[in-house]
Amino acid sequence: MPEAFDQHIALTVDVVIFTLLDDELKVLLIRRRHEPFAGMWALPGGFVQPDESLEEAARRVLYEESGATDVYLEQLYTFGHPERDPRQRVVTVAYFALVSADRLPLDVQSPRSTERGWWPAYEPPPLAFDHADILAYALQRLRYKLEYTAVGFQLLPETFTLTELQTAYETILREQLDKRNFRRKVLSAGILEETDEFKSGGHRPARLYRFRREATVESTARRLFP
Amino acid sequence: MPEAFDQHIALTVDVVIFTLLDDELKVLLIRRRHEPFAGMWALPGGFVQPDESLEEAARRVLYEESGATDVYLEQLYTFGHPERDPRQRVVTVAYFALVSADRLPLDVQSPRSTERGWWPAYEPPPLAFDHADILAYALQRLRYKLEYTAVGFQLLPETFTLTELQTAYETILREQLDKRNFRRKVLSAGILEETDEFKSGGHRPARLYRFRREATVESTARRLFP
DNA sequence: GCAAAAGTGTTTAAGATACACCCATGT
DNA sequence: ACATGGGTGTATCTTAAACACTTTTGC
Repeated sequence: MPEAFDQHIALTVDVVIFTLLDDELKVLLIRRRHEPFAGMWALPGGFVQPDESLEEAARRVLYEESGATDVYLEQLYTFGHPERDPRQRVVTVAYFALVSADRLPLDVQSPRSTERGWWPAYEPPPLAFDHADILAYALQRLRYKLEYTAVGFQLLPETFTLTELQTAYETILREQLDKRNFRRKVLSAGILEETDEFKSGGHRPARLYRFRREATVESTARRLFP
Repeated sequence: MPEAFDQHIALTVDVVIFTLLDDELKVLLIRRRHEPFAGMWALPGGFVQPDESLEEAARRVLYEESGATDVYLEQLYTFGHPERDPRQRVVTVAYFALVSADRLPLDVQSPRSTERGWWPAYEPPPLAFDHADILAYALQRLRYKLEYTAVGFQLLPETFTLTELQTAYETILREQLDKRNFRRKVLSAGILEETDEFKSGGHRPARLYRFRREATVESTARRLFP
């Protein structure tokens, strides 16, 4: 890192906030009030303040826009094409967050205003800046992580049934999974613990499970080489 | 992304440049001439210029410091702790590069000066700033990628023997691999093509192989869930 | 002819996949 | 009693892992 003065590049964070609502994977979008791209939808974001770390900035934006705290948040990628903002050079560090719907304030779950809303993550409206690229990348990363880690629990409430968990996976991966294989695999992975409670709405009550926090299941990707 | 002016955060790129020399995984380090950390070793880096993308900045640093072009380069992570540079707020986008030794100019392969050198990646000297964290993270990512992609070829010359390839993997992963299993797996993956040439130095000549560029082998990680 | 690295198959174990019926409850 | 989602086991196939000897060349 040579010595020189910086060249006045602005630095922001943008946060792709995912949740499950109505059996669909949703992403939180904010309508832009100012040019450029006024009236278009965009990812929540903000400038990094001088005294906060990048993750602190992302958590701040996450809280300001969704009200959620203590949720899963991961740095995604840094986007820095010189023309990505027509006004000035802006480099953005993108994060993605997974929030279970029950941790969202009610007015965020179903926003009344037309200035903010949960959009189907796979069918977003046209987005400002390069936010469509950022969202596409976040979706790819989410699918990828889902396949080899236990991160899917972050989108469910504290306790959940196995069917709810499976449905969450199916929703995000957009494919059907076999019930018996799913249950066997998720149970033998040792990342869940039974509770004594059952969820009884409608028909046969289903056992509720809880994610075991101590289980670090980064799992075992299949090696390409021996 | 709300409207506001940026707060004068400097933006740099740092590049972790790996190569294989003397059957060891090496990383290129530069000795710092100025405070802070004058005299200590650091990763090559530089400020992002107003008109260049992040990757262009990384390739520029890569070329300036190693002379290498057209090599594997991937964005690693963005480090932005407020105190990581004692002078001012500096956020750095870290990249890592894989360079085969034969693509390095001779004076870079064996630098005469004491201002620059190839250090064992797993036993680096004390590093300036948070560069030890960056290097550790790059090593982790390299090992990880090696296990499920074909990226290891990037560290070898245009053609190579299977033993050379296996040795490269063993060097980076720091574990022994079974010769028969390794060969079967790498050959059945369809990412290599035979050449008609043999490498004959010493004993029985070994067939030379070439990486098939068209083979996109991001491979098939084993799913945690069905 | 011998030292040194190249090259080659098989057996066993583990894990993935495909598949169909009974159970407990609310109405 | 029936409709609905909850819950369970097995057989087969694919893939990973362990393992030792023959071949070809240079000296």
